[in-house]
Amino acid sequence: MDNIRRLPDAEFEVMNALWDATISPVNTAYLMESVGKQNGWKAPTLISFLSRLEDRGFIHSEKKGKERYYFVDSVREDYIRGVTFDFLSKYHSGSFVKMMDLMYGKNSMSSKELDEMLNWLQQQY
Amino acid sequence: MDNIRRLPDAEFEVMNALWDATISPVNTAYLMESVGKQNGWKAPTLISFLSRLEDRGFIHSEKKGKERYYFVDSVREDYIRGVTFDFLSKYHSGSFVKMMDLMYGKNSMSSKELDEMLNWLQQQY
DNA sequence: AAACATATTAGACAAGTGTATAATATAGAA
DNA sequence: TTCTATATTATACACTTGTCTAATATGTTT
Repeated sequence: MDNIRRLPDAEFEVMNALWDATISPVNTAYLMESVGKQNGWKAPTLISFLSRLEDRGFIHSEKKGKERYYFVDSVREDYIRGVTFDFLSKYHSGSFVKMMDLMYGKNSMSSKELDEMLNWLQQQY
Repeated sequence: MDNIRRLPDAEFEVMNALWDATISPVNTAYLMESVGKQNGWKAPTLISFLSRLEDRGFIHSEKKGKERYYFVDSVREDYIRGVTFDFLSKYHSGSFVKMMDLMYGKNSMSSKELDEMLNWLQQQY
């Protein structure tokens, strides 16, 4: 049923760091700074996630000297679109309206968000 | 970060069968029919999921004779609301508009869905 | 060239998930 | 009461995910 493979949390965090990176390729040290530290990961932990991401085809890497450099081979928007699509069908029969209704049926959305949404909608027409 | 614990797929399917059930409590045989068969599960497989759901506090059960009966202790809407909330913050910075924009930014939503949504929105005001 | 510092690799392990086999309990038939 | 049929329980096992320690490789300094 779930056709898009949702990444495990830790790997998703690493991907986000890669997608956010302003340069490419980036090495392990860079990622250690941008995502490893906050999570309290040891370098091998990070590297292990990276190597799994490589197995999944999200990235590839090259070794230069004693360091390894990582290249992104996937597009964040595509990934998130896929994941969202699956989420929507799994939990809300594929309908945004159903989702919003469940989320905001009784209480209402903040008027700011309502306005934004109305705005968005009007632009879609 | 993920405060609501998302159920594993198989357990979620079982919960859905329980939430969908028209009677309560239901026994294993009933669930075997409504969800086990299609998945090709053997009875112990189903029972194992049920017992994990019980550990998580989603249901409780009572044995009557040689059969066990299951009672639902959780509300589907609450569960889905929680899961959706987390999903939204994890993948779309908590914003519906951002999500819709990502999903339908370029191509547009079907006009049927647009209408539905507009309708929904107007009712929220 | 030897030693050092450091990055990577190999391998391991616990917890969680999907799934089943073998053992046990129990209602009903003989 | 003994036997049979069947539901449940106890276990177990493979894979995935999060995480690490120990081993190895390699650039730099002496």
